[in-house]
Amino acid sequence: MDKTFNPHQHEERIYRMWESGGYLTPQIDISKQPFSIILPLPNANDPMHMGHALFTVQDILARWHRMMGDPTLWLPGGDHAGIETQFVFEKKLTKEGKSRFDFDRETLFRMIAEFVEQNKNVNRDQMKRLGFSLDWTRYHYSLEPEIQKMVLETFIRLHKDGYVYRAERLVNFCTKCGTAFSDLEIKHLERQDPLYYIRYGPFVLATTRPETKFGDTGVAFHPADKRYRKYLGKEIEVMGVNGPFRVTAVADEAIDPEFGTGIEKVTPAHDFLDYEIAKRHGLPFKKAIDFTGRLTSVTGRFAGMKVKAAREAVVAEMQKMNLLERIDENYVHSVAVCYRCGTTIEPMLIPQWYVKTKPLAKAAIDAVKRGSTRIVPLKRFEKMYFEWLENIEDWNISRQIVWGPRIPVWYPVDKNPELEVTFIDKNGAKQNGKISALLENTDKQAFTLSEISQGLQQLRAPLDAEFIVSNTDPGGKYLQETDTFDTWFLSAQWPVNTLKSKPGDFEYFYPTSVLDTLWDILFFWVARMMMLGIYLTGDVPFRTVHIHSRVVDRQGQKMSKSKGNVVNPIEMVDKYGADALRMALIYGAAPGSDIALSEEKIRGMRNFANKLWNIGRFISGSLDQSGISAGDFPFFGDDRKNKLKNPDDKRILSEINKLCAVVTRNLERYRFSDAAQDIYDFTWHRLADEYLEINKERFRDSNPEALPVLLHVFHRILKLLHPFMPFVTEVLWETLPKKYDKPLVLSSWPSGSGKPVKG
RNA sequence: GGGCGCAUAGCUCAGCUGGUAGAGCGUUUCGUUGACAUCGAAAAGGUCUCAGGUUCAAGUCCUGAUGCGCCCACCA
Repeated sequence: MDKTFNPHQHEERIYRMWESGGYLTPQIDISKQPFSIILPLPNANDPMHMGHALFTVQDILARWHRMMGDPTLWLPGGDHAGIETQFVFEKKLTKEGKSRFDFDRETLFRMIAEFVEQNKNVNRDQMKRLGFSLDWTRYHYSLEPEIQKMVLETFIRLHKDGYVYRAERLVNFCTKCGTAFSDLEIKHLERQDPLYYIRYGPFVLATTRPETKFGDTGVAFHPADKRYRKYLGKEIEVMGVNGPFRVTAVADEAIDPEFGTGIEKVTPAHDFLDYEIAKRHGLPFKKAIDFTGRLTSVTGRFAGMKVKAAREAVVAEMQKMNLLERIDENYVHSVAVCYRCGTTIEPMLIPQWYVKTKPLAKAAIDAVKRGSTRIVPLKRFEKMYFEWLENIEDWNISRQIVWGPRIPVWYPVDKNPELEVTFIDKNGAKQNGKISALLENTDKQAFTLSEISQGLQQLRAPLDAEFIVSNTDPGGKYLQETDTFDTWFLSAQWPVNTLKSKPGDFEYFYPTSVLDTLWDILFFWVARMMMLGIYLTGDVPFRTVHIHSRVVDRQGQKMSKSKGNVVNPIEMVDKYGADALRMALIYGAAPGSDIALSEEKIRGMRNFANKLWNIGRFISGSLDQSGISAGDFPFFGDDRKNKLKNPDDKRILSEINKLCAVVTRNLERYRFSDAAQDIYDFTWHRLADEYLEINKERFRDSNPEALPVLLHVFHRILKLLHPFMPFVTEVLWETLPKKYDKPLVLSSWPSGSGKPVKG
């Protein structure tokens, strides 16, 4: 044996041994209770970060249950990560001087698919390097045909059951990404912007967005505000930069009389509050901004200008016309921005597909209340969960991107003359217009439906458009919806769909045992998996949700590229080995609080792996000196069970038994850190520093009594430690003599209950 | 605006159902050619944020204050 443990000499070979031996693939056995975990599917193209390294928690659970004899499935997957991936791809296009608008959607999809193919296995290979005992024979990619088919079927079923509907509402729209987002996908930023006090008919009112004035259809004040009460219900004439226009005065509780002058201009098509007010008072909607973030034709000479430029132009014009009273330059407010690219969100009125969530949310709440699913370790996450689901709004599942499963809705062109399409014709020129006009055989130019369909970029159907829902091309004169599903709509069904893709799996492994994740996707993913899981199967997708902590640097700062404090897990594995990194992540991580990770800590755990290695080396050396051949090693427990004379031997045996029980108990309670610390302390300070030092000479005896005890204790430590540090323990296990010739990964768990331990 | 969490040794944190403070790293001193310097032995270092309260007894329970962090909602 080498003087130190060198991870790189062993890791790859050991992992291959586990994988090719089929040890990571469970044998379905109806007489046994299975244990199953679905891996939170990482972006298949993203290199691993520390968050992924924390999948160690799941590996500990999986390895522990496997050793306890439970048929154990840990199912891996990779996510196409719709918006993320398309965003990255578009950045690449930009560098090449192109944009998504240069391609029809099918071509664009194909290009992204090829792009993704190049590093599709990045994440997969890295997870193997960390030793994760995933069953790769059951790997699924979120865009594989089988999964996609099931996602479409879910949509069709939801539609049939009346859970899916189309509505034209104000949505969060990113004009750069060209897509709508759910509320969860936007960020709020504090920003200082000018607050303009403008003369507005008989009023002066404060606004940050004078350029939306063209979309105004009302003014609103608080019902109790005496200053404005006399105007209630009246039509007010307002002088604008394009001449006078009329708005209706309404009273609404939502108006804060303290803000500005206590009166607000109502722009229903471009502001969330105004949208609500307009709905309550029946004010009309008038669109002044289009999907590209430019002003529409209703703005006259400002049409085509981008929002920011338009604001400056409008303000300048207002100044000229003496419509601007003053500007408050110190106004600070929070602005919604795209979580992806940081562009200011433009509230936009578009028809979108929605899922009715109230009834689904109720079932998801009830399931946790009645204990069908348990959220550990902390009650506060349960509270967060309830609160979010209780206040949930209907879920907008349409995204205007191409990288994702396309919504299986088809619009008959004959019955929907108002369908607006953007497409690239056979000569490569971009065309846009109403379908009826484009298909018409006029003198100018006519297009065939198949040409439009092939070159299609985007289709916009009016809210009242006729459509059919079908997972196959209905044939004939139809155009398919160009919106794709929100990525989370797909991942919300992940446990069901992945298990259903192999016969027998769903019946055996569903509901899964544990879902382990970070709290930041509790709403995005966990709550939605609960909703769709229960809807699709009638049972919850997992029995326990375990929330693990976030990895931060040693100053407690969140790791981020901009701060430059990111620790790359693979670099650490290269440097110190997978075991060291894994142990460093688990050791000292209290449930629910952040995990402070530093290179020193990882180094410390590398030292521990080495300590362990050297205990093994000592045993091996003692064995040589004792002159016993490995073949007839007198294992403890074979015939000398109650014959021990030495009090040290007796004591260490009773202590290791106790340790087994304590570790098992801590694993049962998801107290991984405690379990790890107990093993660490015992191994280093009790076994090595005391027992082994004091009895050093006794292990070299040719008629040994102590050596079998030592080996027995060490075997147990290897087992207890294997879920945490799988590589070094497996190598030591294969190096030392043992009773049964089975790899450690399949050996039996020492529960410490006094039951006989085999293997 | 609503809600939540944290505050213990220089640093990162344990301390679960209340019984006179613990670990790792760091620091200091000493030791060690046969398991391991990726080591061993020892030492220094804490009015457990503050103020009240409950209790025979409080880092541990309760109330309040201060500081730091987070989540949700929202800002015309």
